Amino acid sequence: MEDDGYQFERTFGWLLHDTQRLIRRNWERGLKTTGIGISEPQARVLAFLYRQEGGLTQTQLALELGMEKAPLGRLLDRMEEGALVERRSDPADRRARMVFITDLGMAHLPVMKETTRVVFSRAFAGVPEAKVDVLLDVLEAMRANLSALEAEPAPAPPSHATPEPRLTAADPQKKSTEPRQA
Amino acid sequence: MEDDGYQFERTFGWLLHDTQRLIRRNWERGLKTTGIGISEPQARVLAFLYRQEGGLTQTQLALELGMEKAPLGRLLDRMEEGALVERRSDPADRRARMVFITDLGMAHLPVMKETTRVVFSRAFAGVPEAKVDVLLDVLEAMRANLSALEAEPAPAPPSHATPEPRLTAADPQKKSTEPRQA
DNA sequence: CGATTATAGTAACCATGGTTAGTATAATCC
DNA sequence: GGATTATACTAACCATGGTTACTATAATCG
Repeated sequence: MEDDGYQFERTFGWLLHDTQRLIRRNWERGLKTTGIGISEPQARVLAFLYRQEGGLTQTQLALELGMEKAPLGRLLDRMEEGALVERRSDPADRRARMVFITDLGMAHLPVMKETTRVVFSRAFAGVPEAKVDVLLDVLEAMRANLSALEAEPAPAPPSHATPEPRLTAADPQKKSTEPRQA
Repeated sequence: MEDDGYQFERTFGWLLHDTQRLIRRNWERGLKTTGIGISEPQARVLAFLYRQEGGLTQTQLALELGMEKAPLGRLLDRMEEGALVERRSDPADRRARMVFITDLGMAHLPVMKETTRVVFSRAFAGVPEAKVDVLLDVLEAMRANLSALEAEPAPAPPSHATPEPRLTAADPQKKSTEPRQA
């Protein structure tokens, strides 16, 4: 209701943007004090691979992490240089390169986890637990809604004709009528 | 309590990260259908300058937007190429370059705002308004907490000795020592 | 006044994420 | 079996954001 001017700072996702950036900065700074130089995206890869046990192809990993294959490949390049992960050819498919976490990468996980705990405990200082639960719920709903929209119709009309928001909520059953335009 | 493994996907800010990225993608895609090619960061600059009326120096703008001067300078380079903003030397200080929004930049604001409205209305589909309010409250509290921490002590101890989170901003009453570590 | 310090901005480097195009290999169709 | 299509990955480009170093100018100190 505060459309006095074009004051969409609050809704615009800048709050999300800022919070995410601050979390990342605090986390990476905290981890660095422990002598480990791992970025947040790299940490995500490690955390995912840890629970995988078998190694995945880059395409699978990219899917799981919700990112494109190309950026992931470069991320893995850097991580492989740091001996955090290891890539081995798949004997069954010579195109594929299976990704595994190394012992070194594994060794960093406890410290990473502790850093995460501390950063979030500080970020949520003064916030009742119930509200934190709501935060996570809403973010998950948003993620579901937006993901479902990704392959869908035009997100915004030119200037009028406001389509009502669909109450998708959590229904991954999409039909993808538009094959992503170039 | 599923801390069986190092499953800190949920707390780790990946939810924030994903949601923010999805919002941005949807917003930019929606805006593109209207024929306007403006990125989210550029939109933020425009929205801010719109309400400024007088123009600011890049340093002031960087401060307001919470980013470094160098990235902002490059952002403004691109925006100036697109005639969205204009830089004029400050007669009073030959080091400074005041930034102004152009008429073209101004003309894009209504469409940007409408796109924002649509994207968020879709993102929040099925989410009660009360929960959205909580989301914004918590994010703002997090931002305040983390900002206050930016110039502060070591965010994370090596591996033990867990310092209690300081009850910095927002609500000093709350104790919330263990804000859920899903 | 002149020397030092502070400030405004840029340049150059890095990491991240996106896109598009290309290469190698696999799968499939005829 | 051979040609076509699909897949796994890489390369190369762009935008964003961070850092450090540098230049130009202003402010301040002695």
